[in-house]
Amino acid sequence: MPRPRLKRPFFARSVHEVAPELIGATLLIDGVGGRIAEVEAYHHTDPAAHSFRGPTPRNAVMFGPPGYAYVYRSYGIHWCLNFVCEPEGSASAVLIRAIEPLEGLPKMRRRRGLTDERLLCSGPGRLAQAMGVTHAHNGLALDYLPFELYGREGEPEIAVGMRIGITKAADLPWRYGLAGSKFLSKPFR
DNA sequence: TATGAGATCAACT
DNA sequence: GTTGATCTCATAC
Repeated sequence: MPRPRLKRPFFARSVHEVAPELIGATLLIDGVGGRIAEVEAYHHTDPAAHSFRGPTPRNAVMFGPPGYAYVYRSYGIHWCLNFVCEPEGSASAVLIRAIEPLEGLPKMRRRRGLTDERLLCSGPGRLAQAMGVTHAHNGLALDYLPFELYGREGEPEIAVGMRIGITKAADLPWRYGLAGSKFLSKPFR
């Protein structure tokens, strides 16, 4: 995979710039992962963002510098992986929602207890389970192991839509995906 | 295909 | 005590 590795300055921009550029990029954790197929942007002025109401022990990482992983527990059982960005210095992040599995398939299948490739990483909770993401990854830098992040090649066709699974500000079109990919958590309209 | 419950934790009212 | 950036399994059309 001879592509430029994404460094922390890549994330020192608005989520609205970073999120679409992450589509098609390659994410590996301990050598396991694939191509990012779907993300959502969460802006600190956005009522749906965890950081909207200010810092708490859980979301503290979001208020730190860009280029770090923010991992939180969702609905008590799932882990969700975010990349912290920096619009005006605070508390925005990109939620990684789906990945096209390319590396470490056996490991992902074992962790998920599934063989169907399409169900391995198509959703934030699934992806975290398949890639072994836990609270242990919260606050880790994205340009050091176990993370490996490589920029995309060319300009993939990006689909834009409304975000999923939220009630506040649900109409904002801040969901980005690889157009036509089979690995989306839900198709775009 | 479509809806519904359950799992289970942190933040909020 | 309720809700949520979710997923899976069960039961009902």
